[in-house]
Parts: sequence; C-alpha cells; structure tokens
Amino acid sequence: MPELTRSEQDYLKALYVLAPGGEAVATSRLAEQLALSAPSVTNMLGKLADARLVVHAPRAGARLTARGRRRALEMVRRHRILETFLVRVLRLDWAEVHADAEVLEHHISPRVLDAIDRLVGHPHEDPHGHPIPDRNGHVPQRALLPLSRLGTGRPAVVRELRDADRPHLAHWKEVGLVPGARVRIRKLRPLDDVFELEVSSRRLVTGSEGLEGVMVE
Amino acid sequence: MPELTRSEQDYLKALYVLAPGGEAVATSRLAEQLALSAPSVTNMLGKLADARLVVHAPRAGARLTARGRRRALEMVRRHRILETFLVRVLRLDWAEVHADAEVLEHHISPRVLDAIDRLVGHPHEDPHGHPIPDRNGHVPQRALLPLSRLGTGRPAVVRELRDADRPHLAHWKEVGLVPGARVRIRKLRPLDDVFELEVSSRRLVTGSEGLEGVMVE
DNA sequence: CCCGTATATTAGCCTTGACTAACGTATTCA
DNA sequence: TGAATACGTTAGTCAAGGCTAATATACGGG
Repeated sequence: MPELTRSEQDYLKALYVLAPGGEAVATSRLAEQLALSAPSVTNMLGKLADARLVVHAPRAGARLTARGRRRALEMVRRHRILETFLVRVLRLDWAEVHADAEVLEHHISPRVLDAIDRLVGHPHEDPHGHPIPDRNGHVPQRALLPLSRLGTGRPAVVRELRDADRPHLAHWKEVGLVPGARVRIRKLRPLDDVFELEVSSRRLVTGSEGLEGVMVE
Repeated sequence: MPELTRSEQDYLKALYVLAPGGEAVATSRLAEQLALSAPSVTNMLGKLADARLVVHAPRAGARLTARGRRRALEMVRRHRILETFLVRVLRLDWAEVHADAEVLEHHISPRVLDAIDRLVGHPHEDPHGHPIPDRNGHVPQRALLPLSRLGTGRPAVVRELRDADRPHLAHWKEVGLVPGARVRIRKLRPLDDVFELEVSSRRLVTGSEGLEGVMVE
C-alpha cells in the first residue's frame, strides 16, 4: 500500500464525500469542495488515475476505484475517530473540532489511531452522528433525508449534522437539533421561507438556511 | 507572530537541541542533525536570518536569536507534552513515542495542545525525564553529565534519557536505567570498553555504546 | 609561505502542487 | 443550424524545499 501525500488523501476523501455511492463527480464540483482551481484538480486526477485510485473519463468527471474508495474510507474513519476523541476525551466543543481533525487525520500513525480508538471505546458514530467505517472500510449506509425536505407533520429523528460548518453547528446545539432529537415540521411557509419546527417538544421557528445540513430519518 | 513552515520549525528546534545555551552551530552539524545536505541548510539559514530568527555569520555557523529561541522552545514544549500524553493517556511504549511526537508537534493547534496539557495535569517533565518549557519558554536548566563520564565510585541519579534512539531506550528500560534510578560505576575498564554498573542495587555489565544518552546528576 | 584538506557557499536542477491564461468541447437556445 | 455559454483541459509559471556538482575560504603542517 503505497504512501499517499496529504493532497492525494484530501482529493480521495472529497470524492467520497461528494459521491459516497461511487457516482462520477464533475471536476468543478471537486474543485469547489477542495477550494482549488479546476486545472489543479484536472492535474491531480491525472495522477490519481495513473495510481489506479480513480477512473477519470476525460470529460465526464471522476469516480473512485475500489482501491481509491478504501483509502478514502480510511481517511473518513480517521477523521471521525479523531473528532470523537477531541470531544469525549479532550472535551473540546462539538462545533470546534472539525478543523483540528481535518489536519490531524493526515498525520496520526496507525498505532496512535488504534490507541485513540481503543481509548474512546471503538465508537460507531462520531459526535455529529456520522457512522464510523470499520477497519475494513465497511460503513452501514442509512437512508436519510435533509430536514429541509421532510414533509409537514411527519415525525422524524435527527441522525447526522454536517460538521463542516461551524456557525450552524453551534446554533443547532443551542436549539436542541442534535443526533437523537425528535423533530416534526409543524408548518411550512415556502413563500417567506419559514419553517415552524417542533424539536423534542419545543417550538422553533427558523428559515431554511442551512437546514440541508441536518439529516433526519 | 508569523506562521512557520514545518521545515522552519524543524531547523529552529534542531538549533536549540544542538546548542541549548545559544552557542553558534556549524552548518555541517545542523545538516547532520536534520539528515539534510549542507547546501539545503545554508539555504534555509538564509531565510531564517531574513526572518530574524537566527543570526548567520557567513562562515561561522548560526545561532538562535531571542525570537528564534522562543519558537524553538515552543516546539520543544509541544514535543514533550505530546510524548507525555502518548505514554500516560494512550499507554504507548516509552521507547516508541518519539517519532509520533516528532510529527504531531507540527500539526496540533494551540487549543488541542492546551487541552492535552490539561488532561495530563501540566507536567514538568516528559517520560524520559526532560523538563518541559512553560508557556513563556522558560526551562529549568540542570547541570547533568553523561553516565559515560561519571567517575568510578561516585553515586548518581539518572535524570534524562535521550529519546531519539529507540533501540537503546527499550534496552535501558529493561535494565532499570530510568529517570530516578540510582547508579554507580563500580569498575571501569577503558581498554576493553566495559562498564560495571550498579543500577538500583542490581549489577550490570555493559559497553560504553550509547551511554552518552543517559544523563545523570 | 604555500598547499592540501575540511567545510561552507553558490549555481543550477528537480518534484510537488498550487495558480492564471488560453484554448477546446458540449449543450442549449434561438 | 449556428452562436452563446458553461465547463474541462492544456500550457506555462511559481514557491518551497530538497538535491548534486562546482567553487570558495580557512586552517594546519611542511
């Protein structure tokens, strides 16, 4: 298993995040996700294709190969274990751990990762509710939908919160939108973009802003 | 306080390790310490001098400025706190933690470092006995000498073990050469390079090989 | 005092992974 | 069907931070 550079790891993880099911991802989407220019992405996709980690159909985007997916899931696993550690052991704030995990995931040795995993008790979910892939790259896939698309009246349970955007995370925590919370959309006013929610029996009125980051079941 | 690259941090730390007292260090010594070529070192010293982190008298080696020393001690502090964490919290082996700390020291945010420091109880010494600089870059300086230069008969106490060489560390631990252990040289046979030691009342016969890594008081 | 050796520096090159500018291709709409 | 637009790729550049080969300095011994 050849070593990957930090950039290569980032590209693979981004591909997985954008297409967990292995669909093809457009160059531009990947560039946006990584905050890089399109030519940089084309260029790196070439290298990753040479290494058989992605297939890059010239003008039809890129998809992970089985090997690429393995490596991507390894990074996802690292990230989520680290977030769990940062919250549970170091007691950092839920909303603040993403950036640190993003850096550390590239620099922790397998030995240290295992020790951390052991310390936090081999969790199956990170602090934001995301499932943690096992050592073999197996992840339980769940069928979730963004809260913004849950119909009126139907009760649901919050499962995952997108960890990448710090400001919303802090806010969600405050209003009780955390994994396990019960939600229901009481009323939906699409014209002025207002949601009236019931979160664990409390009332909450909010705009749709950011609500695709809250995944429910 | 401008950001330093990983390489810059490594150079500063190496300078501190080779000359804790602020003496000038020869280019070649630094190159050896960092396992780099001499021209690479000359080149980087130029940059560090521009940044006022070292003074580089053209053919007389380099020494840290006050600012450079501050940054170097920050790295030393990080390294030692991390080693303490790896041993005390993650329960990794004493002899195995150096390499991991060496990488992580560059990638841990101040927030995470503080949390780790708190978790391990603000230690003043790392697992190998080295003093940990405080936040302001203050280190208690002790006058130690390598065990290889302790005279015959004089009792002493082991204080620090050089953490960089893994094989010896493992060995020293086995034979009881750990911080706090009492030692005495019973007999010294310089011709065949044999030391007869007494370590915490146990007999030990050994060559001088590596004994400069054991610092006693 | 000059030469040989050791050490430091200069010159020039390489790789990684970004970037911008320019160019090609594909799609959509009139 | 042809033009406008969106998107992708090619070409060429840059900064970091290594390297080797060649050059320069300094120092000690004959």
